Amino acid sequence: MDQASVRQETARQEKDQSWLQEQLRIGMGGGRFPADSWLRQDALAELYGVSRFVVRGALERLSEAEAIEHVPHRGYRVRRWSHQERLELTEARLVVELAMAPLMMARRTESLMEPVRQACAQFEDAASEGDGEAMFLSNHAFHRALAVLAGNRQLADQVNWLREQGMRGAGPGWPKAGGVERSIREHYAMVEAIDAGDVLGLQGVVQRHLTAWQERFDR
Amino acid sequence: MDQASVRQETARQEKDQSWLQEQLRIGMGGGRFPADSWLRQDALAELYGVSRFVVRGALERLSEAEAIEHVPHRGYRVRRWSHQERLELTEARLVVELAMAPLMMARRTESLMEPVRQACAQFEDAASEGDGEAMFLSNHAFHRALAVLAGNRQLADQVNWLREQGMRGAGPGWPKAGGVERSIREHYAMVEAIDAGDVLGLQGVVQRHLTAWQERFDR
DNA sequence: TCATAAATAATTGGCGCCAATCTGCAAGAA
DNA sequence: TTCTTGCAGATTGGCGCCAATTATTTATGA
Repeated sequence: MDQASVRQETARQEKDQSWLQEQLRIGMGGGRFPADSWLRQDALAELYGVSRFVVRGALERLSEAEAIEHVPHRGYRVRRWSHQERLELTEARLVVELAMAPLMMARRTESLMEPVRQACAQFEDAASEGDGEAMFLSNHAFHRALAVLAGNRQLADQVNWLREQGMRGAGPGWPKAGGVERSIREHYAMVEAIDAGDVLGLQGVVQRHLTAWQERFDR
Repeated sequence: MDQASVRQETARQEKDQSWLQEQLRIGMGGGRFPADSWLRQDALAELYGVSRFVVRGALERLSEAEAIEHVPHRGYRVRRWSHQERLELTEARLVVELAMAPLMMARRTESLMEPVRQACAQFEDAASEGDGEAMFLSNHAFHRALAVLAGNRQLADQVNWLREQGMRGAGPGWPKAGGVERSIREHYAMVEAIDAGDVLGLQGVVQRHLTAWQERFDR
């Protein structure tokens, strides 16, 4: 049984609304639901084996989180970000993440660094196997664990939200242009900077990481 | 016909879900629904003259936005923030708003300043009349208009969300201790700093504004 | 052939119903 | 008296149904 099946089996233990919400987020991040595609309620209900009522609730919540948009009497569709909006997302991430760097350095503990190192290695493994969905998950796990270091749940939530928004629809385009190797190297560079207590170094890596990401969309 | 009735009449034109959501937000901010109070579906449906279905949708979305919390088979209740969480909210606002100051200064235009000045005066009027709900609305309008100056919708949304969270349950406690006069003065000080192009001055006022607010909860 | 209009199919929106669950109260035993 | 247990009332959770709206296809006329 491969990783994907295990994940699915574990998750199937409770097929409630929040579970479906997470599945839809993964599906959007992994490329199963591309930007501008319509999310039909019946189709999702059948695909995930839940009732349409549950689907409606999940879609409603996702639209509140601005992950998808709602058009009355038309349905819900995956949101497409304009170039301007992507620039704003990147700028916002830059603002928040650079400000978090000194907090992370001041409040980090070894027990908090554990999941960071783990997710860092998992991302590398997923990349070597070319599993897009696993890359999506482990990449988020890495950045999420990193955000925890700052010891401020509000800031962590903000930056997590910004990242999820900005990475939408990046699934199919990620593996190309050798961007993955660069991401892996930069992840390790972040860990090293934190271990060394180098605030400026961490900020530099973060800035390059985000800038490189943004430039993917300029081409 | 007073202001409140006018607002109500205008809003009643369409009693849909998003309308109810806004009413509930206002109700929570203005003190109608205090922290820890349960929001019963039937009661809200009757109070606002909508069906329970609409109420459910609005509650679901509000809980996604973390304005309220959902306890299965118990219901939805207004979220109470712990002291630690308030500190984190203030710290997060400080981080984002201080970083936005130079952006606001660089991108401000006179047409964008118009609503800022207007809301600033409206807040003063509402305070002089002691109308808590109007103060809540105009204060938010002021800060919202201010956030628009930075020319980044993502950052504006983030800081608006943080402010709304942090000000929950502040309605009844606001008018006391002369905090209102201080808020009015600081609002005008922000406008003046922006007009003068004084970034450091703006950041200073913002910092004092937030610190004073946080200290209200320490006593 | 093309444009327009009517009819049909597909999808979403809203509501009422009933089961599942929790709270509060009352009755009984130690 | 005090704790436990069972019962009644109230509230929420989930689902099926049908109306409202939109998209698609078909029919009609110039």
